[in-house]
Amino acid sequence: MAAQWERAHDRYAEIAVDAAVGPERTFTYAIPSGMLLHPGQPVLIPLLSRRVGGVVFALSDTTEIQGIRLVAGVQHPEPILAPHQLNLARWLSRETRCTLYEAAAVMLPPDFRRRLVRYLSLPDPDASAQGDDGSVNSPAEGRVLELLSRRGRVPQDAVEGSLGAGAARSLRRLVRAGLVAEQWELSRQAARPAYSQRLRLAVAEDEAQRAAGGFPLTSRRLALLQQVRLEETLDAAQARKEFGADTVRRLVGLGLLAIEERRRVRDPLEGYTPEREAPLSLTAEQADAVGHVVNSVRTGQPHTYLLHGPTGSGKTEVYLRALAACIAVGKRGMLLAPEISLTPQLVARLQSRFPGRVGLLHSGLSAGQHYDTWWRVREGAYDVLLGTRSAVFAPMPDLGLIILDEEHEWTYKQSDTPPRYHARSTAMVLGRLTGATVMLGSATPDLATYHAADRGILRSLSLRDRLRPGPDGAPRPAPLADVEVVDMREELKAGVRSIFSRSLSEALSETLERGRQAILFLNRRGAAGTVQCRDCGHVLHCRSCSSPLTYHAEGDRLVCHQCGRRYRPGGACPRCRSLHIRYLGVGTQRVGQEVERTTGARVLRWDRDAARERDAHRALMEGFARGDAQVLVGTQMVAQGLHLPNVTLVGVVLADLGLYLPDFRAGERTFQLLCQVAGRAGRGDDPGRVVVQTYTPEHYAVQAGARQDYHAFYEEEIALRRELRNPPFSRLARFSFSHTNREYGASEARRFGTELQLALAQQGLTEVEIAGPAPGYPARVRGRYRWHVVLRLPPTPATDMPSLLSTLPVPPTWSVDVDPVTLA
DNA sequence: AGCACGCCGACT
DNA sequence: GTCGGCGTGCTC
Repeated sequence: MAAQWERAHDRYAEIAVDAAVGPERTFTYAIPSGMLLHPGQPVLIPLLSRRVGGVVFALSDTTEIQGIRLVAGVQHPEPILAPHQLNLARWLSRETRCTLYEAAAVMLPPDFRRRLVRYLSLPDPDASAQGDDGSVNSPAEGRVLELLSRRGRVPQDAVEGSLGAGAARSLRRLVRAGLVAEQWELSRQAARPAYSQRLRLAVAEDEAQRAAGGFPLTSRRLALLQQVRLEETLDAAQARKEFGADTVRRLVGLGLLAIEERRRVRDPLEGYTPEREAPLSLTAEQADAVGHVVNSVRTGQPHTYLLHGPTGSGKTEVYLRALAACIAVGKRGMLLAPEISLTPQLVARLQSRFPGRVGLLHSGLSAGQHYDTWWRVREGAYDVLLGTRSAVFAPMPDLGLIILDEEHEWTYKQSDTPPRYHARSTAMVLGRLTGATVMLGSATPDLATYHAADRGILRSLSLRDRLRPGPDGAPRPAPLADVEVVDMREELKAGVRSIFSRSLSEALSETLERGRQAILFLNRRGAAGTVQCRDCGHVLHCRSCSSPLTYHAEGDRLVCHQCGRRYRPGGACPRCRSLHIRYLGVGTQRVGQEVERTTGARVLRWDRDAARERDAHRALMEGFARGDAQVLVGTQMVAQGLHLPNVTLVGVVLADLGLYLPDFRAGERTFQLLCQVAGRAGRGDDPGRVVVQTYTPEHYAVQAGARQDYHAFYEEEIALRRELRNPPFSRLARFSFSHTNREYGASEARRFGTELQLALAQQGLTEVEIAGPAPGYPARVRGRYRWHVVLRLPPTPATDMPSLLSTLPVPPTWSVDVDPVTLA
């Protein structure tokens, strides 16, 4: 470090700027004399007329750039991004086609990205220094002035909100003419450090009476002094509650007590002490898996492993052992999971094995908890970080091991906002950059992951047996649940009109009679719960999306699942004015009501509507585990993370939903869901029973899913993928565009499609296929018409997108998703 | 995210 | 003609 201080300061900085520029692009700024910058440091820089955030990526002594500008200031006194994170950001930017700043921003502290907000007001009358043209010259400008005189100081977007986006132009002229004053303010940071006040004695005990200077020390005051003396320091808020705010104020005023501010750490796991769990004894195959991974961690050879084992085969124990070994050699570990709020058992087991050494990062945390945890991670306060996908960017020092549990889950892919990254490939690159070992775990690996392991690109570790604790505590093989596939076409032929087949009804009542619990699973994707006119067949759609509406009994509303817009039911059919509207299909609500009606059981519903609030997942789960209800009805969510011994029946109400979506991964999804669901039953001593209802029992995904036979599914599916040249035999990149104007959207989509074709032809890239332009599904969301163009490229490793993408003429109005997880 | 510029249709 | 709405390109 010393050498760096002695050498002549670098004069220029390569900075990733918070602006819509191409991938990997930096701008060069001059460093003002006296300012010391380091790579990885966040700064503020001027850009045109604005000031924006940036991150220093490199320093240099020379530049060719004309008209260079000075860095405006630092946003933090030290570098935030470590050198390997700068490289990770470069990779992310290149790979996911986002700006370098967007890539770097995900590695900055939470809530760090600042923007400047413009406030407008009428100028002081006495300071009316007018510009070149002090008169109003359009009605629009008049309206702006009227608004400002009525409302006083107004942020720019509020002006545009009331007067339309066109007001910006009027504003600009009015500001130049001196008729409107503007102020720029940095948007406020929501999360900041928290402090607590502690009381301590300010004078020696025996001096208290003298220091009080004759002031009466009542029993209350003495009691407080006594308490502080006993505990050395006392939380001020608690003392105020207990002894009265006045007592505290008086004693502080007299100089008997002092208040000191202390940094308070908001840790979601604080005070959480699950029962201490001894490491379980390992089976031979578990021990073998641990051995390989631990050896890799010790030698610092950045291997990637795939741990493949069915539900209940003890993958978590392998993770825990590997993490313990990683910590034992002085390194730290990261465990990524699809959704922390759904896996309280995983949190409990980690905290139990590594008490006080577990950091938790996920979207359910409060802003303050997130903020504190992030900084504590950076300080090295945790040996293990448990987090959802974005935790892969947390500043964990001395990383030795990165584990992705349930690696096939698509929540690992960020699809909505850039960077559109996958936590799996990101973890693999992070492993390469830091020398950390990567372990992917799943009962139903992503087809591409398994294919890579099959070809030796990943190292394969497998657990074959499904385990449960034996009488001596040692694990022993458990039988698979008994799975019955029911052909619903046959039920219909036999005159069964219910949503439950005879098998499921009978199994349900038998389970309830025995005092056991059941889970009913319904994949609601598809046309469940649509609302249709009996007379003309018209299906009700959202007015701003082309998405069909779903009836919700709670609040008696029709809800658009795309934009959340709610409608009052009971109107006439918009097409034929008929009043005969009926509710079709099945949602979780309908299933729940049906169970209550036919069995009288208490039902708990678990889906996105029922579990919106923070911590609602855990509350629902614990309630069900306690036996608050006998039947749990839910969507995908119930298929994850449940380990409930009293659940002996799992019913899949309709396995086909989602099977015939226009997506080549529909079969894989159905298989994964069925496997997970089937693995839920029979985890206690009672062999479980699973009933799968379907209209297509012969489908290979349904068949293999019911048997939990990964290899059968894999062979079938991989052949299909090869034949159709779908991933992993190609890589996809999806370009999307949306517009409020139907015609413009369509013509822009056509134009872009043609331009892509031309560019590919010019580069002689005949092996690249273009699909589309095609309308999105649904074709219209929030009033915007959506279009897609999909490129099918030759296969490359998951961490290495062909450079071809950087040569294509993609306008900033089109967004890019490399390796999209859905094609809709 | 702004800001300038250019295109296009409407309106006086 | 010119105004207003909208899309695009540029920013060290």
